[in-house]
Amino acid sequence: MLNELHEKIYALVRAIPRGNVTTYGQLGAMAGLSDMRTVGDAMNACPDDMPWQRVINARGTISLGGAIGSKQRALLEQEGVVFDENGRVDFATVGWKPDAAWLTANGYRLPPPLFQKRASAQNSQLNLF
DNA sequence: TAAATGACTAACA
DNA sequence: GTGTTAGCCATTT
Repeated sequence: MLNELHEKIYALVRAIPRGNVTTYGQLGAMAGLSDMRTVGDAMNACPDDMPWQRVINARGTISLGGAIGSKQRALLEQEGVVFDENGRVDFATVGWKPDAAWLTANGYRLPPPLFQKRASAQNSQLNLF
């Protein structure tokens, strides 16, 4: 069922440029959610007229297995997204870097310290900013 | 109304 | 690097 949260998430997903990816956590944060699982729920029920394939998990991998997972990967590769041998993408290269002005102008929140913190962490697999 | 479920994440062992 | 735990919240039974 569609509600405002889903609408916000969908709008964000549609704003992701071709060849870029983002994470459930980042989307949720920008939409004002505290729970990333809700983003997954929204994706689960999302219409096919949106680039849902550009949303992956924080590890840089595709969360789904089976046919849907391979389809997602195929779609991304079709856009130029490169997967390493471990099936992960490089956020520094294909990670979506949303424009702060655009976000605020559309009523979204800026990416929280969550990601800045991660970028400076030793495990810096999420070097988004 | 209560319990279970899920395309998640962070923290810790 | 992997495996487990807890938290969180919308949706579905």
